[in-house]
Amino acid sequence: MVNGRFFGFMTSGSRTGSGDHGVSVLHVDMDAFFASVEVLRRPSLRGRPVLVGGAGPRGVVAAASYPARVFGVRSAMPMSTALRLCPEAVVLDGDHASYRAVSTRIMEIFRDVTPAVEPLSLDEAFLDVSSARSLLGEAEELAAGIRRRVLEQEGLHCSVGVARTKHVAKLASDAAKPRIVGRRVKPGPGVIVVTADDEADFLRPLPIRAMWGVGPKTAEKLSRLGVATIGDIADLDSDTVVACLGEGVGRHIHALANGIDDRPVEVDRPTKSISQESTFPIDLVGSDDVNAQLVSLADGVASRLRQAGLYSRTISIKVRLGSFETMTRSVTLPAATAGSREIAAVSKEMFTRLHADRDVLTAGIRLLGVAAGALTPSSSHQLTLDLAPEPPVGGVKSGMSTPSGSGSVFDVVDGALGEIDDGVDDAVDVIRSKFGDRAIGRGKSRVRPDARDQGSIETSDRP
DNA sequence: TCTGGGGTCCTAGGACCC
DNA sequence: TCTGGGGTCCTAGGACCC
Ligand SMILES: [Mg+2]
Repeated sequence: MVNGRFFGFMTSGSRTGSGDHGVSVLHVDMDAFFASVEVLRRPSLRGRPVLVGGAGPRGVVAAASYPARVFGVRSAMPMSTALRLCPEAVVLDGDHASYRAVSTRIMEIFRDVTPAVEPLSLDEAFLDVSSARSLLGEAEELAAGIRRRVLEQEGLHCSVGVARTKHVAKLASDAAKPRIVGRRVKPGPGVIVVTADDEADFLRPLPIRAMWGVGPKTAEKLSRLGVATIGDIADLDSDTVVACLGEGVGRHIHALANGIDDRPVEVDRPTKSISQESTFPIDLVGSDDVNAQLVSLADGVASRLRQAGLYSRTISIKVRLGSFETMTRSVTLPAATAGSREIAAVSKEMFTRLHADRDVLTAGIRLLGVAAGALTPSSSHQLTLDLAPEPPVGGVKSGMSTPSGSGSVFDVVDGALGEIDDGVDDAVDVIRSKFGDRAIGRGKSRVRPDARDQGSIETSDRP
């Protein structure tokens, strides 16, 4: 796989500057991650077709074990289709919390190799090993060592691509994976190293659809140009590709096809948005149902914002009709928020306006979503709380003890917790995100007399 | 076949400012 | 006075990824 001759290929230069072969990017990708975790938890499932995903009428496959893939099942496939292909499959709802726990431990294994780890999802990461010494033998050994440790410690298989750039490393890890050949699973090599000299030979024969960033739409447009392989794209001039795909995508795809990819491995990518959405078993037709769902989605988003210590200034809703037509509406607020009541209120307003415009309830609503964008750390915000328009639900009061029992809920003015729906835990959450840890049990706050009428309070305890 | 949920990035037009 | 242009913010939609 890694033999072959380099032929006059443009490269992105010496970003890595390390190792004779310049391979310093690893892409690690767990094999059938969710399904494999489930097999670990229930060993009787080993060797059997396992599908993780929505078991409801509108579910899709999130992950399929290799024995299931033999039947032609793939992820993102509707569960109903998957079960038609493979009726004996075991279908599991999935347990995100446990996948996250496994993921955290796996990422720690990667960080033992290098601190330069960029997680892409729960089961994938890029590693920059240029400072961990990445001579060819060493990079290959690092990759093999990672696979061994992940298997020994977690009992899970992964595939690793090693290359000079993210894009090639990503495609190499794909190529390292087990494959379905006829009716059988053929184990993959597990690690594939593509040296700088071998990049062209590796990339050129691959179908355009294999590229990271080329989906069905882009592939269709390119095939109208008579393009089938990555090599075909590389041979076009960049302007031709741009004319076909637009400036952004066109330049990018043309560069990738020529092995040019300057994107660095980024360790701390800030969160850009937090969202929650839900597809209903039966389309919603009543505005009471819609409002109740929006409140619950807003609540979930708000609580995750607080947990992450973030505020949002732009709230969006997403509405998918029975016809699958999908619309979004968004508002940018005068001030950022993490309050569930405020997010719910603006979400409901946006829906009401949308319904007035488009009569969406008549079509039936298949999905609703609420998203928070334009995020900023809560520490960067003025510490104010909206006063409640009504008494707090759940009876949260100042002086009440915290869930840990270590102290009392801080000295808050009655009514200031009006945005809290869930009782003490949520209250402490809100308080912590707005006032910091010290506010719990020890902090003091007071109502600024001049702010009382504007409905805000301020702590005396600001950092 | 009948299409999840959680994300990222890009485009394009209009408003507004310089 | 007219015209052009660029930058930024906001909104809606779209493509893609796992
Ligand atoms: Mg995977």
